Amino acid sequence: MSESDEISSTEDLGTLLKVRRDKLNQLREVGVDPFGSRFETTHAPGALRENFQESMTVRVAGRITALRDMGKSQFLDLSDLNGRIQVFVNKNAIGDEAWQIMKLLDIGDWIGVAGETFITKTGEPSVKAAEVTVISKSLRPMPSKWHGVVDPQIKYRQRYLDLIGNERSREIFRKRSLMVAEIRRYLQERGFLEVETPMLQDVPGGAAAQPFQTHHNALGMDMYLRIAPELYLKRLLIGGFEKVFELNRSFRNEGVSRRHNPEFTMLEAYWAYADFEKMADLVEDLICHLAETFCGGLQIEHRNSEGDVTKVIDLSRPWRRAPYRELVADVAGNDWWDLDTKAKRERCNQLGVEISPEMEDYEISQQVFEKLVEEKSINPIFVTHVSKELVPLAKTNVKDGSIVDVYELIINGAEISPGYSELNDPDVQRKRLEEQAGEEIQKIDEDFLLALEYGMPSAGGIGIGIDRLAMMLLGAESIRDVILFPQLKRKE
RNA sequence: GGAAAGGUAGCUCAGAGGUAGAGCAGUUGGCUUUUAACCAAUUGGUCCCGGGUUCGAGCCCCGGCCUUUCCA
Repeated sequence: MSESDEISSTEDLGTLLKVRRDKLNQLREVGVDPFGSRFETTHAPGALRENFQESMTVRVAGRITALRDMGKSQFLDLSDLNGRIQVFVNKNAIGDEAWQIMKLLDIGDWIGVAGETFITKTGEPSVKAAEVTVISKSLRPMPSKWHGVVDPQIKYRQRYLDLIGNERSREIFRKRSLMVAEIRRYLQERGFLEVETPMLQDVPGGAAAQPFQTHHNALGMDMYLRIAPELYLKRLLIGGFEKVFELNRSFRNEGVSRRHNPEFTMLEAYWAYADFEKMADLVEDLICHLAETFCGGLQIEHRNSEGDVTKVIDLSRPWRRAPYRELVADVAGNDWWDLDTKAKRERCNQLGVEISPEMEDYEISQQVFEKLVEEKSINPIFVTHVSKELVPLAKTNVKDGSIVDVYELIINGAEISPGYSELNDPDVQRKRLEEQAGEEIQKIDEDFLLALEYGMPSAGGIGIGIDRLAMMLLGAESIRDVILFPQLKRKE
């Protein structure tokens, strides 16, 4: 492979890039491949420091994240995702040729080190290098060594720099990954099968949201990215998959905010013969299990950038369960549900809840709920039995036909998880979807309604917003801090 | 879509109409147990972009781009 020495993007950074390019060329001149390949390791930097023993012969690889040059010896920090190990390099020990190579290394370069472990006189676990292998030369300067990257644009557009520079970000994404793995394990252990259903859908269903539209050329048809996997997972219930789940990416073509990314990760699970209350038990147990495993307990502390605790979420069980109407009445007056639409509007003015003129009666109540209940609920609460209009895919309550057998789990002022007793009557389902479709101009998924006519077992279903769950458990204030590559506007 | 705040060296940030600044990073020299290494010297700028006001604009005005927060 031949490589060009002329890289146009080196012009703008001037000297800093030129210096590193010069070192790159010097490495080649002394016969060192600046972009090496395989390097066998015996230990990883973080793990080695964690389980340190003296006088071991080790081979470690990692990125140089600090370099303290003492003249005829150097200390450098070799880092991986989980931590760092100090490497001590002595001119006499490695010889003149290798020492010359050491002088061509920078913070940011990847190297492999073979040597023996020892503890310095200041007590730092270290590796005394006998041999150093260049694994990859870094041609651009690293972020500030103790501020890391602060600029949100760089943080999100060049996440790798954020990960290199910010311990906190590494921690969030490492834990998020482990949490998702644990969710899988938890469900599989309880007999749930993980499945994959279409992201490209003919009729986007399972939620009320604007879809992204696309087009299939060969089939000559417009298609949509899914807004939820729900209707396909229910088809699997019909097919006899009694416990299923999908950890899915879904897409909603709506606003972008602190709590919304156009693509987001969701868990959906369905459990035949269960109902929404059994699903609430499951979700409560799962989230507490995650908190105990990854957050050291059920008291979740959120901290600001100075490290002061700004919020404590108490996940102690049992979590409160209360009907929607009771919660709204608590904040809007015991007579709320007896008021007509006009009186509700006046009450909203008194309460300082902004509503728009075109809102229907149930939407006004929903607005009160969102502003005065949801946003103010930090500790978990299962809000049960919401108005029928809000949830067209759940069973109507037997005693009160205006509400449905569902919960909405609120934690940290945001909806984390909905759970339903799933509607399995095909005729009622058709009617409810038609009522909703009338308002939102949505297509009815006829294929789903056909499937329902073959018989869907009674079932409980849940969704869990994984991004919001991660925010809550890991103390992130923005969804962008728990999504590796959040959506941003194109630059220029 | 609307409102507010922000965009200055590679990074983090000062700069309140009068010569463009600091710390870190980089470079050079010194130093063989340092860890935000230290000591000395030093390089580095399209002040987001485009107009305007002014003798003079990083700063004031107008328009645009991007980011953040709040609202819809």
